[in-house]
Amino acid sequence: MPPDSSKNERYNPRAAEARWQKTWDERGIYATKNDDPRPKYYVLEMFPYPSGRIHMGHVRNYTMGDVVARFKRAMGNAVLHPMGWDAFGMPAENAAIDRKVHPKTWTYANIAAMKKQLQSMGLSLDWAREIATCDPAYYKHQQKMFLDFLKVGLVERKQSKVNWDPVDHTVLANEQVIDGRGWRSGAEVEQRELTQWFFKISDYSEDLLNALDRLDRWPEKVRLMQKNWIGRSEGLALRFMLDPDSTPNKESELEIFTTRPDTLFGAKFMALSPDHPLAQAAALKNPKLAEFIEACKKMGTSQAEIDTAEKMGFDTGIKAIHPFDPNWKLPVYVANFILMDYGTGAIFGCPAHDQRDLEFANKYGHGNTPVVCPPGQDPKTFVITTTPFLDDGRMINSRFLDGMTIEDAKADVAKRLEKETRGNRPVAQRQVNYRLRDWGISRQRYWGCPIPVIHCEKCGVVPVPEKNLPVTLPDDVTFDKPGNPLDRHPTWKNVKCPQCAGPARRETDTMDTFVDSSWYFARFTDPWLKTAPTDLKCVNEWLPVDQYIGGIEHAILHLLYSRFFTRAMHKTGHTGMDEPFAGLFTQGMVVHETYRSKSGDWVEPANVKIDGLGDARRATLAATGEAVEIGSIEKMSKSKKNTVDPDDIIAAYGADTARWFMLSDSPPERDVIWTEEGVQGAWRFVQRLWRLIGEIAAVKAPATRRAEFGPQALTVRKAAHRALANVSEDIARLRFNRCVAHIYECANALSDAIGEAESAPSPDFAWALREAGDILVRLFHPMMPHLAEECWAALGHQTLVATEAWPQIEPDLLVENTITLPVQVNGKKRADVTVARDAGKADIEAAVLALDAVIKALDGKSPKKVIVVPQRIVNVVA
RNA sequence: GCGGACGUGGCGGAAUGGUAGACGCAAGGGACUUAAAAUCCCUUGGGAGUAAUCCCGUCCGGGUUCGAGUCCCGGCGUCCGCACCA
Repeated sequence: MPPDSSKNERYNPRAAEARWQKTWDERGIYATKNDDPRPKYYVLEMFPYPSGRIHMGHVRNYTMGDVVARFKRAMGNAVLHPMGWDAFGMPAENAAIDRKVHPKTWTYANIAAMKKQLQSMGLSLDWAREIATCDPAYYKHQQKMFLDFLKVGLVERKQSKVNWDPVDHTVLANEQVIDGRGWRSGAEVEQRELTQWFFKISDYSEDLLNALDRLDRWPEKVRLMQKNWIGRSEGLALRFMLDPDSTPNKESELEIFTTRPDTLFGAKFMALSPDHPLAQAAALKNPKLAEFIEACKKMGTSQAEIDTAEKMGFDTGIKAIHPFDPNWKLPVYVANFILMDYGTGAIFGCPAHDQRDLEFANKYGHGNTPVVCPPGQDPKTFVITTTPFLDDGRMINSRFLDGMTIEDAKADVAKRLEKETRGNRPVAQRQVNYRLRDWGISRQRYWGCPIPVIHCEKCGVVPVPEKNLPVTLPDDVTFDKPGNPLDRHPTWKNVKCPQCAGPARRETDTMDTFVDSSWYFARFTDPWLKTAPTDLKCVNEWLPVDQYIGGIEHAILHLLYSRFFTRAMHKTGHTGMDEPFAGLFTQGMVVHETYRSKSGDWVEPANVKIDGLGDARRATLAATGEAVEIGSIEKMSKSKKNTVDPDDIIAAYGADTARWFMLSDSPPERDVIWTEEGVQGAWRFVQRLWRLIGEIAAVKAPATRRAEFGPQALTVRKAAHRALANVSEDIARLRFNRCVAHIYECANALSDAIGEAESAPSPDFAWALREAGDILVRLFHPMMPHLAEECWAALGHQTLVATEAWPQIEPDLLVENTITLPVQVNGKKRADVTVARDAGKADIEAAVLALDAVIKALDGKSPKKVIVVPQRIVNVVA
């Protein structure tokens, strides 16, 4: 039912919200000064991509951040709560292609529209610090930092394999390759080697991993995901001798990496990556091998293909010699499952103790020899067929290792081979490897930050001189042809070499947009500074972000890149710390039921009418009555049309109702199901609070605090202060659903108290009611700021509640003189006992044993012992 | 396959090892009203009983404990993340 705000007695959010937003804005109360002496608090929500409209996920995210910001402000902090735009990216270019609108025009129009929407939410943001990453005033500094990183060796240029779309002339991310074809063009994707720019994030693998332990205000889940992503493994780099007569160019050795040197005596074969130099060399002399390698390259990198791909190998004829036995020769294969960019791109295979090696050996008839025996198993009868043994045990079939534990065997092998040298180098070295790969930032696209380098035929790669920054994007570009518009621009890339003044070419690749979002939090601390990315004093005062809030989908890339970037900024003097985010909170998604018509089309919730309950729930098209199938509950998405537009909700119910509902019920880290009933409930509560405060405001209360309070007054005061204590704790711990429950409880208690009051309440009771009203309004202000201002004014205050301090708790009110404890007999609750708060155990025990219910439950038995847990419970054991 | 999280009424969910189901939603009954909306009051885990009260109950099976939704062991189920990483 659409709310009707026309009646006078009802709260009218449409009028009130606009009015208060204007007042806040005029008084500039959310602007943050960098010289504010109060303790700092930096709360930040992940900034949005300007897609054109905000969605409910934004509403949830920004509401949570706003609650924290308003609470911390009331607690006396200088709060930094800024907003900006992650404004570069592909959708703008797609819009340019599809709708013939310039990416810049499209992006800035979207920013304007979304800013208006965000402002209608009543967020306490410092808009003076607004930044957009597509603004040259922003990306100029990013280019400067790129050059600084280049200087200190954190940037490099190297070849890397990419998915190349031959029709669109672009590089595709793995998720843009669908069944081996480009997602837009449908053309078969090729693997290509391109020279690309990389940030050397792998320089920090160890540090990024170790520092995770200190991020104690991050979700365990995210830390674990990053840990796995970095993927540290300890092992041995080991050089196998090759039989030179079997190798294409008389190569004498092959280096492999293994985490299981203990299983060396179970080795059955060696395997190379198809990209391994030795494999490439062998292929030149063996057309069949070349064919096999070609086939491996066609294999996609997409998940589905990797999952279904069969392990395949090709015997090169090369023989490797076992490091502990010159007479033991192992066949060397090229295998499709060996990655060139991990370890050395070569392994030895021990089928008995590795799933993959076992499959491979079984397929190519190499059998297996178990070398680790499970505890309690007779080595003579221990056989492996299709399941490798991966757990701990004792070494067998391994000559001098027999009887050792895995750990000891690993150490022993390492020790022996480290001592042995060949060509002045040890045969083996202990080594740590990481899964984490360097961050490729080159993108062959227009709408991104230009990489500030120039390619000169004579001088090679030349950085753009700092005085020439920013390298700005040209506006006159076309999108009528595939490929990078910068590359085919008639003049932009033609420049003189800054070193030799000879003809040179500008780099036409732009940066990955993850670069833009890897330092925006630092820029917010002084977005006005023209001469440098950051003011060191400023950035060190504000960072790290005390509370960062955003979606779990950024658990790895964005958060890891930002951690790297902050370190790189530290190294180049742009920050004084390594970790950007001290506290992280990952919120759940906003989900909604899906609906499908008979013809299979998705139907928007706004067009669906629901009748019945439970299993009898039926949905029909509101317009025609046609039956609609109710589908699963899923993340709101345009493709499934199960979205609810925040604009519509705010227009109908106001921002406070939307904010309140987003915080109710579901714990913030879990998904929240958007329901019409839930919004209705929030709306009713907004109106109820307004009536309640109206009733309190109508009470004639004395201006000064009473010396004594009667029972009615005490009840009200206790309810208010208990709510205050609870809400304070739960906001600080981001348990917003519990805050909501406590505010309901407080409102219920005040309603009851007023209901019981006589027509003219006593002065002490009246004073207590006004006090409770003042507290209640300040408690719900972080969640519903507009309603809170309206109520605050109704209670006769001249100030803004948004600038009021958080109420003071009177701890005495939280302590009762008598206390009621549950009484159990043999663990079952049988009675309650009311005793003085400070009653001793003996007194409580005596009181309990005298209770009729206890005597009855004991049924003549004498109690063996009585457990008294102070302030908690009594248990009589018979 | 590996790693993680979770499993509580009709629903979303509360519950430092200490009264299971706070708070909200939905539902049923009632009041007000010519009527509706709005609002207010009552009931609402299951079972027995007129009632006081009692019994059962947090996915299943064990265990630890005076006491277990919570801790431990073994299952089942759901969700999420990662994955030819040597």
